Amino acid sequence: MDKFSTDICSKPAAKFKALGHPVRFWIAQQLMESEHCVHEFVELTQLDFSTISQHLSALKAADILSAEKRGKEIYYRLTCPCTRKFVTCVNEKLEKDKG
Amino acid sequence: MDKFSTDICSKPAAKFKALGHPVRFWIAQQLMESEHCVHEFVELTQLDFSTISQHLSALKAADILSAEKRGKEIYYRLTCPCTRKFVTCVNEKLEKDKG
DNA sequence: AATTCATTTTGTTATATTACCAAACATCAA
DNA sequence: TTGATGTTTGGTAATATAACAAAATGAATT
Repeated sequence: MDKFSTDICSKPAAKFKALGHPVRFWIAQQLMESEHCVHEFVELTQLDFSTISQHLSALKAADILSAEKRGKEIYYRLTCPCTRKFVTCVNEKLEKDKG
Repeated sequence: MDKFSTDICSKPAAKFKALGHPVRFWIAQQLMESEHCVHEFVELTQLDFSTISQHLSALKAADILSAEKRGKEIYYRLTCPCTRKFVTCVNEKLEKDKG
């Protein structure tokens, strides 16, 4: 057992925190299938552009997403496959517990 | 792409949120190796018993941990291996990005 | 160079959470 | 009963936070 250190644990915890909001979780989930751009998220959530943009920033800051500009639009994708695995697993577990 | 629904996304997001605090992340990490009981966490964090207990409750509510009483003590362990995998991956990535 | 489109940043507000401790309570074993 | 181990409740102060509107950025098209 390690002694607890805020310094050491804050960064990884921040990754989880980033995914700990319904909208941001949903965004990550959408990106499991394929990349998407901002206006798509806006349409499907009915939230303001700026709101979505901030959620995306939060996910980017936590290094969950990365962005790439192509043409006029900015495409977002998941940075790391482990996120996909964990999200999938969480979903499957919740699905199982339902029945 | 699915339309966003708060109902659907709140539960899985809550799992991430539970791990989105330095102390709770640290606890989960300690439990990757083996099970532990409350007073061990108290010693190593210098936090109050009640504080640790509440963090454990939060993790239990999110179904990240399960508890088992043996003798006088209550032992906590991780519910799902996928958590361990994701935590490990997050740690490795942060380690890599350092250098 | 000016305009347009897609997105980001800033400012603001209100709301909500939250982490934490202390003290009271619960449970179980010896 | 007493002692050890956890949990629950109550309270507070701090913090975060989500959200929108409006202004700003930046790239691409005209």
